[in-house]
Amino acid sequence: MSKQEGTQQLPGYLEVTNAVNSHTEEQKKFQLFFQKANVPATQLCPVRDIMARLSDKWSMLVILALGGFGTMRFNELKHKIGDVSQRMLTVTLRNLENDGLLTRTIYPEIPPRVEYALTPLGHSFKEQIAGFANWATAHTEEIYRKRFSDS
Amino acid sequence: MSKQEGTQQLPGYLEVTNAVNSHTEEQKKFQLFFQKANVPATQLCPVRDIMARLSDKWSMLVILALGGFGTMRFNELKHKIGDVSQRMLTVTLRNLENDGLLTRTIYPEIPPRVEYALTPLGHSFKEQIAGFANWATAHTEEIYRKRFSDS
DNA sequence: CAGCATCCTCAGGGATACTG
DNA sequence: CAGTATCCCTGAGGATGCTG
Repeated sequence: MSKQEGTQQLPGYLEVTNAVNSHTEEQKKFQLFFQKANVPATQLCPVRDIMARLSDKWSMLVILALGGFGTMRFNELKHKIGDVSQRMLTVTLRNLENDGLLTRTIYPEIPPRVEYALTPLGHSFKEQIAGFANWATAHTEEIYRKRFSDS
Repeated sequence: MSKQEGTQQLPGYLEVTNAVNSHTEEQKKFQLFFQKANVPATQLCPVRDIMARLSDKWSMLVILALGGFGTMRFNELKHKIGDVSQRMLTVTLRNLENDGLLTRTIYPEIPPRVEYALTPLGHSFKEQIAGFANWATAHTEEIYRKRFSDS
């Protein structure tokens, strides 16, 4: 609020947006993250992009399933994840494959057999989800209590 | 593939789904996560639920912005996050407030002033995003190379 | 078995206009 | 300033049927 060095005449209503001279190192870190994540949406943005991939309902389940039970076939996955449509499972698996998070191995037999397994990249991603799942379960009660106590 | 102790006659095409006797502790952990995350979608599920919250485009940006720049007013946020519609910013802020991730303070002045700030819960959530953003930036090249080298 | 193709629905989210 | 209220449109995603 008070005047700071390096801050020129402020236009009045517009605030210190040029303040790269942040308070703490902590904050600086997040300013950087913010900048990385805050792109015009026309270009590709790793953070938003990869976030979106992981974030989606089915990707997470697939990664956790393969992480917990190892290599699985298409229908095994489908049965494990009860309420996924076959279409979405296919789409999800293709995306994860394209990003190198899992491998798709086809055995030319009859009937056909296709096995899915996490790559090293997939395993490291799995750990991120674990961190997240831990946070979520740890704070579930706190969040839900707040959420459902509102008018 | 070879026979394991504790494994009864397999029905042939159906595989060892009853194998709660997992190989490693590592795997057990993820089997648990999977079970927690894999709910019929009719009930509420902390993991999916909170995942969805973080996952969405604007929540992440808002958290990062407030984390990096501290308390902000509505239009400050709006200008920081270039391409968010005013509607979605409102919705996002309300959701985050309802979950206790940020506070909304109204100053009864004219013109009105409303300030948003992270709660302790919000700050801890911010750290999760940081972990994620770190992972994403660290593996961006690897992922993009794979993704764009495909047919 | 492991999918692809098609159709169809509905909710996320943008644009615009109005208000305390 | 900080929203609310409407309208509208796109695309995520389910259901169904067909194939190598």
